[in-house]
Amino acid sequence: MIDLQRIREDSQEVVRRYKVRNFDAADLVARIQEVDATRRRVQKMLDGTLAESNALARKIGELFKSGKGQEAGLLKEGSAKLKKQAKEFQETLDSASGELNELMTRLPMLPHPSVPAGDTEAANEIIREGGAMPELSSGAMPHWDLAKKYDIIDFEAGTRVAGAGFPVYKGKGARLQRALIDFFLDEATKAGYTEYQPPLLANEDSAFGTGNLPDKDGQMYQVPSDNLYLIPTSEVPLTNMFRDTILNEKDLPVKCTAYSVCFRREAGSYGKDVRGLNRLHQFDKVEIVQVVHPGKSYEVLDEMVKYVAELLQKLELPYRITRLCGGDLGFASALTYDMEVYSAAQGRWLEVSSISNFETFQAQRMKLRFRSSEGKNQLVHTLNGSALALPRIVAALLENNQAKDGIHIPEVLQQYAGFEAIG
RNA sequence: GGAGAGGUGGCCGAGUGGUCUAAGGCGCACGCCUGGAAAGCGUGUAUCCGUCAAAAGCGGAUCAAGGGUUCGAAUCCCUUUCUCUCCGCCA
Repeated sequence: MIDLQRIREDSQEVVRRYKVRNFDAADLVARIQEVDATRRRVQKMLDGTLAESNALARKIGELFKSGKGQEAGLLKEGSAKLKKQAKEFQETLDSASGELNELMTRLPMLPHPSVPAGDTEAANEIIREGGAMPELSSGAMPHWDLAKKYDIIDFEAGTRVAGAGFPVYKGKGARLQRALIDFFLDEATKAGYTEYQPPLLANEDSAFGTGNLPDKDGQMYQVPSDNLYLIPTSEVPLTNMFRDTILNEKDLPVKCTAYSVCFRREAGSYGKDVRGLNRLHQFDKVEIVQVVHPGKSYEVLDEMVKYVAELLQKLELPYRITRLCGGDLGFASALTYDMEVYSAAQGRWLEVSSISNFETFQAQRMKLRFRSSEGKNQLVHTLNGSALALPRIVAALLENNQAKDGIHIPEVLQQYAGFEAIG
C-alpha cells in the first residue's frame, strides 16, 4: 500500500509514476480522492454527533444523581435521536473506509526513479556479469539426466508421493542440499543476520502484510480448515514477526535470516520452465530480510546485492545481475534486482535470487513503525532477498561442474558436504 | 478434542453501570538536589482518525476483536480469538 498522503498532495505525479509499470492508475486514483473526501466529511459529522451525544449522556447522569429523574427522562428522547443519526453516519463512514481500503490495496508500490520502463523481462537492464563460463565437453548432460545417472534426485518417487514438482533428494543429493543450507546460513550469520526458524504456515493478516494476499494468481497453497497458508517464502514469517509493532530507532537495522521450505502452486507454468529443478512446488531457500530506517534503504539494497553476488562467487558460478523493468516488477516492490546463474548444459540463465526494496509498501500494510529520535512514529522500509534458493543453484552446480570422473563440488562446500565429488 | 480460569497503558496491577478524564507501582525521559552519582522530590510519559499550512489546542475512537443491551459499558449479554490450568490424544 502506498501512503494516501501522496495522492492527496500530488495525484498527477502518482499517476505519472505508475506509467513506468504500464499501470494506468488515473481512474483508480480519481475514485480514491472522491471516497477519501467523503470519508473525511462523514467523519466530521459523526464526530460532532457523538460529541453531542456524550455531552447529553453526562447531563442525564448528573440529573439522575441529583434526583431529577423526570427531567432526565425528557432528555432521553434527544439522546435516542442522536444515537440513530450517529449510527447512520457510522454506517456511511464504515462503507467509505471499507471502499477506500479496498481501492488502496489495488495500488502497487510506486516504482523507484531508476526502474527502466518496459513490458517484459526483455527490457530488464543487465547491471553486471561475473564468474567464468564453464567449457563443457560434447557429451554434457542437463541436470535431470545427471541426477538420474548419479542417483541423487528421484523425480519419479516424488511424483508418486505428492505429484510433479516435488522431487526426492537422495544420498549425496540430499547431503548437498544440507551442505548448501548450512553454508548459506553460516555466511548470513557472519554478515550480521540473526538466524530464525519461523513457522511454515502463515495466517491471513501475515499473507496480506507482505503483499501475498490478495492472491490473484493463486500462488499459495491453502489450508482452508484452519484459514492458513503455506508460506511461498520465509519472507512472509520473517517480516511479519514485526507486524503491528513500533521499534526503537536504535534497534534498526533489523537483520534476519532463515532457512525454510517454500511452497508454490505455480499455476500456469509449463514446458522447459518446469523441467527438472527449474521450477518446483516445494523447494528450499535461505532468505535474508532487513527492516531499516527509510533514509538508508537504498544503501542497504546495494549492500544486499553485493552480499548475494559474493555468495555466487564463492560457489564459482557464472552470474549476472539485472534491474527489473517496470513491467516485470513485483506488485509490492519499488526496485528489484534479480540474480541469475548460467546453467551451462541447458544453456540458459536461471533466476536464483530476487532482491527487493519495498520501501513502505509492506510497512504500511503491517503497521510496522519506529520511533524516531524526535519521538515521532514513522514507517520503516523493508527489504528482502534470497540468499539463496537451492534448486537452481543445484542445477547449475551439477551441469557446470560435470566431468568424466564425476561432478566436482566447489571448495567452499566440501567441508559442509563431506565429499569433493559426486560420482 | 473435553472442562475451567483469564486477556486492562512499555511492564505489573486496581477496577462489578455515571465520580474512568483508567487508581497505584515499576520502567523511561526531563528538571531540581549533588563535587559526581545513588536516593529523594517535581513534571511528563499510548495509538489511530478528523480539524489546522504546521504545531499547540480541540473533537472522535480504542481496556483482545466484532456485535448487542442501556440515556450512559473496561464493567452486563452473545460470537470469535488468544493465553494459562486440568483431562484425553499424540511426536
